[in-house]
Amino acid sequence: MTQQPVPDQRRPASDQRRPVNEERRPANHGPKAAARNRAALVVAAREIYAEQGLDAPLSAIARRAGVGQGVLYRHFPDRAAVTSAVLEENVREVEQAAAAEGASFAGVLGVLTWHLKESAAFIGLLHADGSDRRSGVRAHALALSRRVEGALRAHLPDDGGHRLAAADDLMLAVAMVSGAVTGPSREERERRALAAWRLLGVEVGPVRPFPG
Amino acid sequence: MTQQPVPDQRRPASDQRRPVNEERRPANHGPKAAARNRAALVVAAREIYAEQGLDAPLSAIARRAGVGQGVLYRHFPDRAAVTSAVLEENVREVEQAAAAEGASFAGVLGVLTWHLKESAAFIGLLHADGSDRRSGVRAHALALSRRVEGALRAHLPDDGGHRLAAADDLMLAVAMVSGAVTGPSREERERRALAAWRLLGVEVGPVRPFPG
Amino acid sequence: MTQQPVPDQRRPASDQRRPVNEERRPANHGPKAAARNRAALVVAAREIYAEQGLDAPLSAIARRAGVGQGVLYRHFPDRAAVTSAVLEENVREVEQAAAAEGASFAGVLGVLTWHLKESAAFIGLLHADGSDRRSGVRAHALALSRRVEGALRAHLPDDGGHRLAAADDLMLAVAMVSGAVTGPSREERERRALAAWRLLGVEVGPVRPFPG
Amino acid sequence: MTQQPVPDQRRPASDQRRPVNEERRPANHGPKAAARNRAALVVAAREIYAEQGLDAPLSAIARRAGVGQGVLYRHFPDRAAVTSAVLEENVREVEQAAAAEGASFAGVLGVLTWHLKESAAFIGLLHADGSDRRSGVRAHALALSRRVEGALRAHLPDDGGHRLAAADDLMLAVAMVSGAVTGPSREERERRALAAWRLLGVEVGPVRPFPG
DNA sequence: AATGAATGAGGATTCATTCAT
DNA sequence: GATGAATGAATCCTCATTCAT
Repeated sequence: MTQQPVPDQRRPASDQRRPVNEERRPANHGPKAAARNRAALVVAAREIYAEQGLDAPLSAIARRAGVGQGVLYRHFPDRAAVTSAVLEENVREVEQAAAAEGASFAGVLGVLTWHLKESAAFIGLLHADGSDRRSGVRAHALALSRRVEGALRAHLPDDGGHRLAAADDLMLAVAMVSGAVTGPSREERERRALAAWRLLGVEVGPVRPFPG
Repeated sequence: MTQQPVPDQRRPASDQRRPVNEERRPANHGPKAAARNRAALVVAAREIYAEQGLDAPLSAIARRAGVGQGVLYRHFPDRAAVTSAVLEENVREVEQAAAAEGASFAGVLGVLTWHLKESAAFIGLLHADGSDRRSGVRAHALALSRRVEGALRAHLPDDGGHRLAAADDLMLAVAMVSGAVTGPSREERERRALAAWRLLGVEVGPVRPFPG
Repeated sequence: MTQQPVPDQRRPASDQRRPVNEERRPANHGPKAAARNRAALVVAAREIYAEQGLDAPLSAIARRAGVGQGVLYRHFPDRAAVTSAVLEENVREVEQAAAAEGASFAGVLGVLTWHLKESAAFIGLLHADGSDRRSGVRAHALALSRRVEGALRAHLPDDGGHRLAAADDLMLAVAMVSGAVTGPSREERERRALAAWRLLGVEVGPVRPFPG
Repeated sequence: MTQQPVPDQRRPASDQRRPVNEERRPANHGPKAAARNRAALVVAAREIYAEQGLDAPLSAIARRAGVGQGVLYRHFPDRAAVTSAVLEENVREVEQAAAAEGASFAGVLGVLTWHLKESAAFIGLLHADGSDRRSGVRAHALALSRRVEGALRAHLPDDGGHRLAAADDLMLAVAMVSGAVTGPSREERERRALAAWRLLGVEVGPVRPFPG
């Protein structure tokens, strides 16, 4: 949830190619550290993705997380798993917003929009589609997309009178807004997302992360 | 400390990178083939991009076009130039549709939508944005995007009463539809694009390429 | 205009550059081998430079050292670093000779001359110059050249009466001798170097490596 | 004879990768142009070598000369031949200086020194040596070197009293001065060359090209 | 005789993935 | 369980050399 706009250079110059380690051999902190490492990797992946784009070297993620490459592979079999873990967090917050006391359709949309604004990786997710033949991220992405749909639909006025009540229109609209925010800087993304929802005639609550 | 003499020129003078097999040297069809090769490269690039994504190896494009790698580099200094050449064709057809006798807003939108359906690369173009800092493709993409905007705006009812009359709404809508079609198969894309325009309350003419 | 869908991530997620042959994976000798590899690379670089010249392919150096290309890049970010590492050894020996008990100007010159005879790469170093704008090797080379100068000057008779006492004459003379030995075979180089020092009227001790 | 100091970038940015030629098809000026082309190539080679170094692309030389690549190959079978042709000019001027009315040893040395200052390529020549195993430029270079020696020796005071009278000392001294000027900028080269001759105790006439 | 497009080998460099320690 | 060195396939790009026109 803490994502910066994606700068255009692929490699940020810093912390690349560390000098060959001479002596240091970091302590093995035992099984307790495993969970901590996994979490650190997800945070690092979010940052690195934001800074360098979705095809940043996995080694950069491990380095940022302060762990060896092997640890990354222990927790995530491949890049898709890393990416899914990052997206999982976004989706979970949207679900939590939907499950919260007094949640409304507009409110959940606000949280969703916030994530769209924050996370370049998340944007792509919502473009996922069952007809996509490629495995990997996409397979997960479809499942995640369904969960977002569930969270939203739970609050869709059930009289069928809503503009997005039709079966496919809900996620189509989300994909459209997602398309609207693809490309620009984060600041611009919020403006565009709101303009897009407005063009769709949909009311959106305050754009903010979930636990307010 | 066991070193033999070394001359001071950089390259050992003769025998500098000579082809190993002196045999088979595919026919050189002379300068006349240059234009044909360039065209073949653009076609190949469109196909390869579609099949393998926007970062398919340039060598795959050259191979598909039936030319050596060098030819690709002769015609296009970098990947951005290749991509631009592909997009250029799409844009030109939209412009031609707009310039044609009896063109209408809905008609041009139909042609645009057809290209959106056909060309995955074209989809990305419409996400281009002035605030995008990426050079290369994006720089061209912005210019191309402007041309699409011009083609559309030329037919926008000028009484200001149109739903997309506001300054930014036109290309925002295009970006939204573009987002709606990102991901799925080509067949699905047409359905989605039409549904998206419908959600935006915009009428679209027949989805078809330009010269009918 | 004949394009299939394309997902928006850069790399198709999974199966990203996977090795083709799953077999034969040469033993990984663990981090302990790192230092050994680095040393092997320096030795290999010295040999390859001597045999093939200063722009021999880096891959040849890696091959000679018996390591993969990646290892070379791990230890040395670029060609300049490789070359510097090679030269560093020569310079260090000259410095040690200068620091040794009972060192004399003629004695250090003898060691220097031995390195000039042995190492074609070292010869080039001494042509480095502050006015040289080339970055990379040259930047290091200048520093290394200064170290050689320091080693020699430490033993230059300080009454100012020496023929090379003038500020620039010392390294100019070294460059001249270096020029004299550029080109011929190693055997010839020693003869030339001594003749060159003689022409300069400078006495040289036994031509030999440092630790005798 | 008009050489500038070698800049450090390999590719000067300008006139690289010209846009693909569309229509133009330069006239064939017949056999008369052949000699003119050859001369233009030598001039171009000298310039390009000076600007980009001795391993500049041959295509750059052809381009600078305003001819096609094929013409370069018609006149020179390989890079060595091009380089030799460039050096040939330098040597010829030294020979002419030696053959001129009233020539003196110091005078010829002055002309030689001027060429050393001007031409980075020429500097390398004088490092050539019979023991060099490599063919190509070096083969020619040895012959050229002999011609320079002849030109100088013709004016060496024949009473054997000269410091460089011994068989090998003459060209050894030239190689030494050549070594002294390797590296720095052209301005610096003249200063160094003169300082080097001074260290050798040899008097040098005015540093200038031959036909004054 | 000239042109310059085309070929394609080869070198530089990166990074996913494995594995000895 | 963790480390990070090593591997090497794959991609980019350059340029010597040929040859149809």
